[in-house]
This record gives sequence, structure tokens and C-alpha cells, in this order.
Amino acid sequence: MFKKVLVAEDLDSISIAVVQVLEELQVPVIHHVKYCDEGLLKVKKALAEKEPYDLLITDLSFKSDHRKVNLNSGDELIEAINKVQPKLKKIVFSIEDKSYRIKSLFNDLGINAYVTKGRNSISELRNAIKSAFNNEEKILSSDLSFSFNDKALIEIESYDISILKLLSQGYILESISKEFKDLSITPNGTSSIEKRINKLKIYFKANNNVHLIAIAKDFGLV
Amino acid sequence: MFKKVLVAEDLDSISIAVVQVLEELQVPVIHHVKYCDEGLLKVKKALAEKEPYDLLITDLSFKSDHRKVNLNSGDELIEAINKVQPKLKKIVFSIEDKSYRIKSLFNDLGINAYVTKGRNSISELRNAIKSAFNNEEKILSSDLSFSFNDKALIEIESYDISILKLLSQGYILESISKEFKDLSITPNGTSSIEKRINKLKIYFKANNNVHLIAIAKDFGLV
DNA sequence: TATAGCTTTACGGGTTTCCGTAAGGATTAC
DNA sequence: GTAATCCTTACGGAAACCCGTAAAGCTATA
Repeated sequence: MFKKVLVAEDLDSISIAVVQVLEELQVPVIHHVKYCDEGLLKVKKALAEKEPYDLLITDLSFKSDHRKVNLNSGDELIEAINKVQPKLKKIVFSIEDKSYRIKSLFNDLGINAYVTKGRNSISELRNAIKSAFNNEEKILSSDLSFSFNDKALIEIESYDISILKLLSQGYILESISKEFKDLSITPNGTSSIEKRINKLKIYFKANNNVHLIAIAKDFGLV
Repeated sequence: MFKKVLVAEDLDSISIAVVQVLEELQVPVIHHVKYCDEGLLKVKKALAEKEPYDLLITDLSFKSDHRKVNLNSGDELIEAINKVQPKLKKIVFSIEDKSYRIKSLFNDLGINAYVTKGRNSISELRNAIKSAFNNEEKILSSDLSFSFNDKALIEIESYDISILKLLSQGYILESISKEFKDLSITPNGTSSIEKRINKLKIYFKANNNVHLIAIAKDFGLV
């Protein structure tokens, strides 16, 4: 079994249960942090001391409070860790169940397992830890119904997300076009952007921009 | 201390910790349900058997799965329970931290305490349980900064929410006006609705309708 | 009843979205 | 090299919005 595991989870009510699982599995060293920044620090320190972690279990969303932080989310934490210890095994344990988000975690951040917080998530988590230890790949908790071959959501790319984000911030077409030109994102003609928005509206069956953004919010795309 | 407590919480990772707290406080009877429907059933049954619960601790949002349910949220559960056992003490334990939502829980549903899931929520929860037992009123976990005298959000009423909801569903002004006439909600002229939207835009500092809905989604108003 | 004050509705013009058509440019096929 | 195709951009008219102003309706008060 794993020898040294780091848990990044802000909610104390949840971390208690996660730590319990690890204890059951007889992991000798279990560390727990409530902030992503702390997590990165611990990983770096462990590396420096030549006693690196061999597993990270992290949540995605962390509440913000008075404290100033650099890393705001599990995504950012993983991205930062990938720069210093890319081979660290990573399990994400989160309430998020949007396939788009989860796919990008596997494809872009190289996580080993994804477990959704749910009614039986503790046993799912236990299994995921075991599977990860046995070098299985792309482990998904069983209540997630989508498959990786499902082309539907994968086709929404970062370009679309950028548009949706700016729209949700109150930008009008012309401003988006300008912004894209500044960032040299192409295509950046108002017309192309309009067309892309149109595709998104058809795809998500939205009546208008307002509706589209409401749906995008529901899907967790922005 | 309380003698018989019902916990409604779908996430097993959290309910474990909640039950632990109750055990520490030496509550003799602790029941736990993962669905709101079950919760209502248990309350009714306990009443019928003349051994009613004296405390409910419930989450607000419950994940939906294959199972068909009548009650989808903690709000609905409380509303239903209020019809059969209005004097049951109620603590809400949720991640939600939007003052508008929380205020309505106290004012409309008569809950006794609200504890946000956070980095120190277990001790907050313990304190809230004790305070509720001592008949304190309107108990708020300490990380919530708003006050009940704060007029800001309380002025957003159900009329505004209705508008925001329809907007987020892709309705245009004219359709909203028609819908309101059908439901005999007044005012229902397109102009009045437009004016109200305008107020909301000023209030939330939104540039346009798209922006407004994005913000409303963030605030959990729709 | 008359008047003032507020709310609701109506109206109009400027802006943005919405949606179809088409021109210009790049890439691919042959 | 040329044609076909796709992608990007431009344009224009109708619909919906944004926002200010004014009329109509309601309520309270004297």
C-alpha cells in the first residue's frame, strides 16, 4: 500500500472520513492540509527531504476566506505539483460531476482516479486508492455514467470557454473581439465569435445568450 | 442533551463526522437518512409512535440519482416537516453561504441554527447543537459575516427571483409579461418588468442581462 | 371631490443581439 | 494550377435589449 499520502480538503467534516479510510488501509504517513498553498509547500518540502509523497487525494473547490492564497482550487494545485513532481499519483475527490470538467482532469492534468462525493463515496474512494496503487489508469467512480469515447462534450474547447467566460462577465460581442485581438486569440472577428456562440446555442438548446450562460453555469463550464 | 436526533445528509463522507459529533454529545438515539423522502417518513413514523425526534440536522442540497423522489432539497424537507411537527428544532448544515438564502431559512422556514460547512465546521456544529438545546435563537456559525439587520439582500424578493428564473430559462421580456399575466403576478407590464431588471442590474453592478444572470447564478438566487 | 404622490404602463430611439447571405482567404484534392 | 471546400470576416435587416420620459392608474389625505 501507499506509504505517504497527502490529503487536500478544506471541509473538516469530509477530511475526517478520508483520513479514516487511509488509516484503515494502513497507510503509515497521512498528512492533511486545508489550503492548496500548504499542499504545494508540503510536496516541495517532502521532495527536498528525499521522502516524497506517493499519493495525493484532493478536492477541487476550496472555500475562500480571509487568508490570501495563490492556489485557489484543486486544479491549480495539481498543475503546480505537476511541475515539481509530475509522477505523483493523484486522486480527485469532489462533488463535481460534469463530464467536461472531469475529462479535462484526466487529459490535461493527468490524474489517476476521480471519485465523486456521493452516497457511497467512501467505499468508492477506498477502491480507487487500491486501484491506483495497482497502477490502473483512468479510474472513475461507478456512478459516473459517461464514457471517454463520448464525443459530445469533448468538442467544447477552451476557445468556447473563453467566449462564455467573457459573456458571463458582461462583455458585448465587440469587446470580446477586441479582447481576443489583444490576447491574439483567433478567430477574433465579431462575426466568427457570433457564429461560435450560435453553435453553442444550438448545441445546448439555448434560446438566447442569457439562456446560454445560465446553462453554461449549470454545467460548470464557467 | 437531545434524546433523539435525525440527520439528513446524502454524502457519506460528511454524515460520518456529523454522527460522530452527536455520539460525543451522548445523544442516545441517532438516525441517519440519505434521502429527504426517508427523512419525512421517519419523522412521521416517530410522531405516530409517540416518540418524536427533538432535533433535525439537515443538508440543503441532495444529489439526484436513479431514485425517484418527492422532496429534492433540505428546504423542501423542512417545509414538509413543518406541516406535521412544526416545533421540531432544526439545524441546517450546508456549504451554502449566500445571505439571501440563509435569511429565508430563518424567516420563512423557522430554523434554529445555521452552520456552514467549512474548515472548522465540526466544532461550530457542536456549539450550534448545544445552543439550540439551550433554546437560543437564530444561531449562526461565526464565519458568516452578515447581520440580520443588513437590509441589502433582504430586499430582493420572490418577485425578483421569478424574473431571474424566467430570464435564465431563455424567456424574453414579452414572454415573461405573458407568463406573469397567466399566473396573475403583478406588476406584469413589460415595462415594469424591464424596470425591475434594471434595478437588479444596478444593484448587482451588471452590464446587461447576460451578466446579470451569471451573477444571479453565482449568488445562488436561481 | 380634489390633489399630491406613488406605482404601473406606454412609448420611442439608440444599442446589441440574432440570423441569414455573401465576399475574401487559406487549405486540400485532383 | 485550378477547383472545391472550409474557415474567417463583412454586411444588413429584424428582433430584443437598454434607458429615459411621459401618460395613466391607484392610494392616501385633506
